[in-house]
Amino acid sequence: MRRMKNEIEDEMLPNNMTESQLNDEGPWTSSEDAILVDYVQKHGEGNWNAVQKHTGLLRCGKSCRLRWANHLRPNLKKGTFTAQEERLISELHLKMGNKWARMSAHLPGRTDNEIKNYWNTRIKRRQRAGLPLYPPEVCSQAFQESHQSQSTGGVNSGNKVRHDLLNSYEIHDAIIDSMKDNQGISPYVPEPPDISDYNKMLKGLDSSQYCNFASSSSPNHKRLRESTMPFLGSSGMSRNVFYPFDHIRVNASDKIAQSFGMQSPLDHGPSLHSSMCYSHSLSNGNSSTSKPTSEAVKLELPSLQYPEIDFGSWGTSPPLPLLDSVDDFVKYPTPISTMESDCSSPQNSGLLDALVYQAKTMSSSKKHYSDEISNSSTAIPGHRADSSTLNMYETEWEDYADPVSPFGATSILNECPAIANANSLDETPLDQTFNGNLVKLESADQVWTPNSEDQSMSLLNITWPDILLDEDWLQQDSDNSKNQTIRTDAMSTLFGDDLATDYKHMTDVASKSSQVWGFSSCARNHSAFCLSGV
DNA sequence: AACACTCTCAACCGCTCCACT
DNA sequence: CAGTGGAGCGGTTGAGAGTGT
Repeated sequence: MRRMKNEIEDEMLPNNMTESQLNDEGPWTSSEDAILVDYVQKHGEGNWNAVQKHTGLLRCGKSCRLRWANHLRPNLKKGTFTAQEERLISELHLKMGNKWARMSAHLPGRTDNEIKNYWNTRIKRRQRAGLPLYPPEVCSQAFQESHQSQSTGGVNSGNKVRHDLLNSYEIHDAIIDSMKDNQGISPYVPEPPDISDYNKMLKGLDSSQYCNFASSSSPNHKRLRESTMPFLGSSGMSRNVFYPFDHIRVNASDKIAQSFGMQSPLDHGPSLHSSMCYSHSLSNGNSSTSKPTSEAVKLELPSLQYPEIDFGSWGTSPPLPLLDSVDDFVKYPTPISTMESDCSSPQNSGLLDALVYQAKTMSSSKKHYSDEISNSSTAIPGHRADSSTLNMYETEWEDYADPVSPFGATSILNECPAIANANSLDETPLDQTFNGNLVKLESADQVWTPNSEDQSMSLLNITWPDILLDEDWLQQDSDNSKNQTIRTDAMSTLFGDDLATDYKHMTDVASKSSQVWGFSSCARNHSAFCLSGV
């Protein structure tokens, strides 16, 4: 279309003027194209800033490079993407995230811009349709590849834990990229508090205020670039640095959200539910939240959002009643407008909103599904035999899950049995060492795997120094300073002093709160969820 | 036919990385 | 080692086309 317009413009040009004199920006004319092509044929690609000097084109080097790369270079493939290409893009996006240039290297003749545009429009389409992004076969393949890379390393030692994680860096990198990317994916980019606020919040957890912090408001509403975020940003950390820190920085910043698990032990249902929602939301990177203002929202989905994949509903899952669409959701007039400022990470922020929203949903629908449960005395099809409270909530979750909802998607229990299993009160003992400290490792065979689908998920339930999260440990005498020191040292070794300190504080709080179960389960679930790459 | 809305995509913008000095 | 400029990348924008009412 633009080309047609350009051609018309060419014809209308005054005879004594060249297009290059008329256009210093905007659409390229065919004459400009010809000049550029001629230049490249003579001088080759590169040195784009010299184009203007040599040809008189009033285009900057950037513009020339872009024009050449996207439209003029030979062997460019135009037209709609083939099914093969679409699948490849899905696979690549699953692995790489929004690395369009890298993806284009795998698609001869396709430009990064083209792929990007395609993906973005596809996202919007699928979001509107309430469908998952990735075909199940693509996801399964990713799972298998991830598992293979993990299984080659072994899980028998702490060092190997690191080694495994590094081995599977590629795919985990995609997760991180996605999580980073998804800071822009969430309906808005949450505002992380500064560290002092964050510490205040942590301290606040020491008291009963923990349940109120969500409504407190931080005066520092700063929108920071990721690189400036103390927990999400680089913090001097390269992406290529020890990978788990990327998760930990999420975990650490999610301590607030963990407080959602620190509710009354008598209220396990919502706790479970919250923690699941929490983990899911985070791992999606699809931090869900409702922006209180009417600002335009930006929606995007991450790569590797395994939990969002509804294996049985690719292309078929209809929009669900509560969250008909993301658009609807983000317009949801949440009353928790100040929460975002208190969250320590974008992911976290989205999580909190999501949890509160979920709580509201749960509250409002409690009667509904309790009626449902009481009415359905028979087992729910497709649910596990030992249908428990957990399953009750699972059912509820499924009822309200939307594959593309900011909360996440279809039942997290269906999609991630590792998480479901992690909710089990059957805890594994401390049995491994990690950097000289006790480490409790979750092995894949401890994961509930009722069917093949779930097996593929459970395989990803890789190791993690659960000593950092283990409730047994937390439940130990909080006065046992030696144990705490070891723990903090382990944290410090792994993640740095700041996080270790935060961790210690949280464990102190947890110990004092007598609500350890919810906390540690939540934390455990999240860590397992994140580290398993699901 | 007119209008509103959505979709597509080319182009731009801001940023980071890297090589060079 | 710091500064600088070029190249490349990812996100965003805006115009035109398409579609629905």
